[in-house]
This record gives sequence, structure tokens and C-alpha cells, in this order.
Amino acid sequence: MRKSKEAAAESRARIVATAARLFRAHGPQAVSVADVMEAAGMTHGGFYKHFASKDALLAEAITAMFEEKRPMFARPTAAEAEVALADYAAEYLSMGHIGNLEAGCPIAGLSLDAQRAGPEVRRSFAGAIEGMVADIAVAKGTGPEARSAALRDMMIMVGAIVLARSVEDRALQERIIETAREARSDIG
Amino acid sequence: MRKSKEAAAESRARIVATAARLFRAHGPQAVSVADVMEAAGMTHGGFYKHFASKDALLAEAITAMFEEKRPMFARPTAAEAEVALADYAAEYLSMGHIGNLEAGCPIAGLSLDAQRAGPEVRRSFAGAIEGMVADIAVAKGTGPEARSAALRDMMIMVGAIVLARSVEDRALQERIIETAREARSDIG
DNA sequence: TGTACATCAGTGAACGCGCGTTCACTGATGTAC
DNA sequence: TGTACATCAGTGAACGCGCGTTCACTGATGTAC
Repeated sequence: MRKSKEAAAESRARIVATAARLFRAHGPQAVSVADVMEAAGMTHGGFYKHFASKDALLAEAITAMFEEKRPMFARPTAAEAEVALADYAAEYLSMGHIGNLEAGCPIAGLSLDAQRAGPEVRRSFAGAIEGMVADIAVAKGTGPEARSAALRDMMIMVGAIVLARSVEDRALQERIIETAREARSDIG
Repeated sequence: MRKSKEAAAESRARIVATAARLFRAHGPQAVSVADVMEAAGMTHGGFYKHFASKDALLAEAITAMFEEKRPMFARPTAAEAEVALADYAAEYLSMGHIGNLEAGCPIAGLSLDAQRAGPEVRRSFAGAIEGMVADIAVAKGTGPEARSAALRDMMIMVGAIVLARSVEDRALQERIIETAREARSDIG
């Protein structure tokens, strides 16, 4: 049952997109190659026609996750970037994000798994984050201070979601989200 | 080869301490029951004389990790707590902490694993964090504002370590650490 | 354009391995008399 | 206090299962003439 080149490329993209969703939701270790393939509508045998290993898929899925987020905050000019970032932060620091592992921030949802994985995965993760820092720095002006301001934003946002997800009391989660919003605007 | 009650209690404590170290260093999924038992100087068969399951051990190991950290920042009075917390933050926000997975902060090192584990583990993790928030709030004075200040500190610290560990460029790691230190003192 | 053959995406079964857990056993410790 | 028996911490082999990966096969697609 050979497929056309277009059909094969579609299959590949579907596998990556499915993996990006499942890996974030349950962690890469808890999701088998067969799980991904089944969710993508295929059997697991064909997996290795597309990827060299599960780790290779994870590396691609990570890249895809960051690329999916990039349009939400990356803008060429400082003025536009500032507005886009404010929107992104509002969505990021929300109760909805806490429950939304599947489509949430990959830093908050996969950083530990990426650190523990092979060099291929670690590199794709680190590279994506470094790109994200640069994108966010655009909203903060020019010079080295902009980069620091971007890092400050990112650590508050990531820390808030990690902390809120670790806690079970809903009121405390709301408090964490609110505190993070204030901290972001206090620092500017 | 029955052991005395004291010897058995020592074995149990050694298993928990070993697990706390290994689970943080490599993640609970990557460390087998046999790994823990071997590192604790025993064979894996005896494990179930002490714990009902691997998850039960993880829950206890998590509690132990937080208890190990508590003396570093928990103090009864605000004045003492402020000093202790400053020392703790200085050590927390350091390059050494980035590489020290084995004995580092359990929130930065295990939060994802705890979230994905069973209710027993999640509850022990969430409970420990809620206790930590209360302990740190002591250094921030009284009233609800103290609790927010404690959360702010925690999210900056956790976010900084998670972010710094996710990145490969050492200069950027140093930048992140430095930015976090500044952010903490800017907000007070 | 039509035909004959090579390619290769996807299938489904299988392999080998490591894991969590169980179990029969051992022999020192604890306990009842 | 001494003895006989029960207990149980720890051993080492085994079980069953799921996983990542491989493989022979299929048949539609791509290609060479």
C-alpha cells in the first residue's frame, strides 16, 4: 500500500502534531510509539519509515511546539511585539493554561523530560528557548537590558505555571496566577 | 537473615534517602526499584517488605526531600526567617544549583513527574509545597500580602532554575541567575 | 501514451529486553513459656 | 534464665507485561523505456 509523496508527507506531519500533543499531555515516557501512531490513525510498524527513533520524533515534536507558539508573540517591531506579548502573557497566566497540558507551554510542560533525554532532544529544546528569548526581547527594546527583561518575564511565567500545577488547592492556584500578573507589571 | 527492628528501620531510611537522590537526579521513571535497592546496598526482592509500591516510595521520597530543605529557610520569627530566606535564595540562585539535580530543589526537579504520578504522590507534593509557602511567608511579615510575596519569590526562583537548566549556553545561564537575583530584590 | 519493473509507505507479527511485582526460601531476631 | 517456636528482613529466581525496534510482506505509486 505505498502512499503518494504528498500522502506520506501528510502522515509524517500528522505523527509530529499528534506526538506534540500527547507528549505534552502525559510526558514522553508515558506515551508509546504505538500510542502516537494509533492516535495518528496508523499502526506502529510504519513509524520507522519516517523517524530514526522515538527520540528523533521527540526532538521534532519539541521544535513543532515552539513554532506553534511563536506567531503569538514574535513581531518585527518593538511596538507590535509589546502588544503581542501582553496578549500572550494574559493567556499564559490564566487558570485555563494550568489544565491545558496538551497545548500549553512546552517549557512548563516538558523541560524536565527534555533535560533527561539525549543530546538531540536537549539541543532542539535549548535552541528553541534561546530563539524565544530573542523574540521576546524585541518587545523590551534594544540593548542588553531588553534581554534581561525578556528573561525576567519568562521566568515569572514559567515559574508561576509550574508552581500552580504542582498545587492542588484551586484558590491557591488563582493566587499564584494573580501574583504573577502583578509581578510582571511591577517589574515592567 | 531476619534483621533487628533497628537495622530494618535503618534499611528503610536508607532506601528513602537513596531514592530521594536518584529520583531527583534522573527522574523516577528512569530509576528502577532494583537501581534504588542496589544503591542502598540490598537486592530488589526485599523492597516490598518496606513499601507497597514504587509510587509509595516516591511519595515518601518527596516528603523527605522537602523536609531536608525546610531547616534552611523555616524560622519562627519574621526577622530570623528573613535572614534564613536570604541565605537560601543566594544558594538557590547559583550556578551550582543548576548542575546539582541530585540534591537540588524538588519543585524544579520533580514537579512534572509528581503531576503525572498517582494521587498519593501528587498529594504529598502539593502538601509539601503548601507548607513551604507558609514557611516562606513568615519571612515576609503578616497578612495576605506576605503570602503573595512568598509566592512571588518562589515562582522567580523555580522559574529561573527551570529556565536555566533548559538552556545550554553557560553565559545565558549566568544571565538568568543574575536576572532572577535582581528581580527578587527589585520586588522585595 | 502505454507497459513493465522498482520503490517504498504502511501492515501486522515477532524479538529481546527491562521493568514492577511475586514467591519460596533462609536464618537471625523476637517472644511465649 | 533458658529453650522452642514463630516471625519476618532480606535473597535470588521467576512471572507477566509493555515497550522500542525489526522484519517479511503487500500493493499502490513512481519511473524508465
